[in-house]
Amino acid sequence: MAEKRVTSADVAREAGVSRATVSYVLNSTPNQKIAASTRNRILAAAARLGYAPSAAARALRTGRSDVVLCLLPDWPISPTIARILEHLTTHLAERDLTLVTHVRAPACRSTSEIWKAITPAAIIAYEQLDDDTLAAIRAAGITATVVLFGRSGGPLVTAQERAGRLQAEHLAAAGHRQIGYAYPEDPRLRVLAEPRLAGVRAACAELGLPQPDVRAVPLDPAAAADPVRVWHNADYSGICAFNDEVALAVLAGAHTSGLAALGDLAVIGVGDLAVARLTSPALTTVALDTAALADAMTATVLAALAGQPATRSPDSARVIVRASA
Amino acid sequence: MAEKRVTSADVAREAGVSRATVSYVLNSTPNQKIAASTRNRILAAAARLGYAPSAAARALRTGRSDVVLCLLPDWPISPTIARILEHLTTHLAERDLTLVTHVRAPACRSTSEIWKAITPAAIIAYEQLDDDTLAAIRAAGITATVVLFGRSGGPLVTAQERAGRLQAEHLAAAGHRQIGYAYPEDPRLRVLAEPRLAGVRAACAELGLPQPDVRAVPLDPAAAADPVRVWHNADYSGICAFNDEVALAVLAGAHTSGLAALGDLAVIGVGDLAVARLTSPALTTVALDTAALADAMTATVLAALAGQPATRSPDSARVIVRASA
DNA sequence: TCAGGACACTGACACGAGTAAGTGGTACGT
DNA sequence: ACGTACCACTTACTCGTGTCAGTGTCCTGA
Repeated sequence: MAEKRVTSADVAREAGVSRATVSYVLNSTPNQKIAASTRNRILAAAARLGYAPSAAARALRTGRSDVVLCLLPDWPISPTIARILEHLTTHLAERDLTLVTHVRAPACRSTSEIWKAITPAAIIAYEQLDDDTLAAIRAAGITATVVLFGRSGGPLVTAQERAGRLQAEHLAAAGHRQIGYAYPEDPRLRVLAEPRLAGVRAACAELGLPQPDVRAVPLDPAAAADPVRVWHNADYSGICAFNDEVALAVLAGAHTSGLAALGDLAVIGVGDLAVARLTSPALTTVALDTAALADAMTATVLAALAGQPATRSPDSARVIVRASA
Repeated sequence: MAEKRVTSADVAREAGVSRATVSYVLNSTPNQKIAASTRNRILAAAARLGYAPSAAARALRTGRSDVVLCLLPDWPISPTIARILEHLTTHLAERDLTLVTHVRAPACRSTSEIWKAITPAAIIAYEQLDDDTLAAIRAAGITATVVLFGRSGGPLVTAQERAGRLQAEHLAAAGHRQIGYAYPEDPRLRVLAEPRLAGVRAACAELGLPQPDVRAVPLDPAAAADPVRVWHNADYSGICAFNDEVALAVLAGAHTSGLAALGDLAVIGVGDLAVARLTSPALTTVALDTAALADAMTATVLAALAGQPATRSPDSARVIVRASA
């Protein structure tokens, strides 16, 4: 009653040829001459039967699957990252690669070695991997490993730096000379926060401004008031926030402290959440071009799969000016 | 130079037994008696060699992989959904199942039949599938298919209804008798919006209130002003919003219209975004217990894998009272 | 007329694991 | 002493695919 899966043998029987010929036609193997008539016969038979090759058998035979494994840390996943992953999935799907995202469980050994079971074509890791695991991965025959935020940079790092630069440049152009940096409290966001802060630092240095005053800002109106008061008392009038949420925390802290006047504090975020245009004051922010970033990641992964040179990341970020700065 | 993958044959050679014995031990096959000494010898050898079974070979042999395929629509993925997927991934990983999320490309036939290639153990679909594809899936031997928002309900539907009920009940308890519903503009969110609205409707009926006035509210301060004015003029004082973003749009529209006084309009959202406590006024909202929902989804998937009965969803939602309502 | 290719295709093996069926040895009951 | 039963394992086949090494046929050139 349960009909069996359609295999290439079924297609071969239907078309009256051998299984090998079917394989050659469907994979368009180079250096194999197949008559146009039989080719069409095979393609027609495959279509009629609704044949789809078994990923498992193919992976077993070739030793490499068409899966790209993306190892995510246990961050809170921002909408920006979610959208990047979405784009990445479709871009890779166009190349017949399927993206598998897997959040690293805190201390689970079995899932941390999931790549052993999947044998993916490539691995995308957010954070730097230990040298041991890197060696083990290479030994398993997986040549393509892309680290997004590693020691030697990565395809997303320069975009983060660029975002930080744009924040500082925008505040400087508005006349602010003492700039504060609102750092996230969650320690897991460090890998993302550091390159953004580095961008702010670089811009300050180039513009002849003093280095930014860095303070952690909790996502709580009352607790956020403390760092805001310190900034206000020391005449820091422009605040670059790690992201839009932290930026809104700064505004909330200012509100709690009673310094609601806009002239008192200019705040600029990163990410352009849907919510950013809806708050009062509406949030000035730096929008990252998620499509372009996903493109860059796709290119890097494909490059890693083919040769070795990593294409450089696009500086695709722009300031969206609203009321808060 | 590239060391080969460690296979069960290597483990067998190392332990001085046959490959079958290794398989029996590592899978702890029932009705197979293996001496404790050889069992330990095999386990030790496997650990020493760092053996991990090949998912591809296992999938090929058993005809079913340990992958659970989650077909997402091309929605904007909310943080709530992202967190649910995160939990789901770890929960399934504890059962040695790996979750693969795949966003459905708009009109790409090849990726829409991705399940043919993956041969997953189970499929989680957000929206209802056509009968044809459902039949094809069943014919391919995939018995477990869970539809989250389908005709016959699903493990997440009652939680959405519950959220809507809580919204309406909270507003009613605060004395509002004419309730408006702020519907999302994005048509793709319908599947989510309908059950929430149904909950609001049910609560209104039970409380003896008139049915809610439903209006789409765009995520733009200026455009959102129109529906808000209509509500205000018709004495609708309490607004249930589809989610926190729409709720903030309502507040922004009110702000644009000049009716900023809190007594004029009570708004309650769904989702408890991190941002909800940071806005002014802080947003009253219904928080969904993502962990419990993920638990319910896991239970449903495991039930579908084993027998057929679907466990009912927990009504895990609660109102978080802040300033906006 | 026949060697020698090019052409178009086929046969057979391997990938790594699960598992039904079989095998040799020991213990036990009568 | 012999059949039976059980234990602890092994042998051998299978899943569906890619691909190397052939194999038969027709065409061409000398």
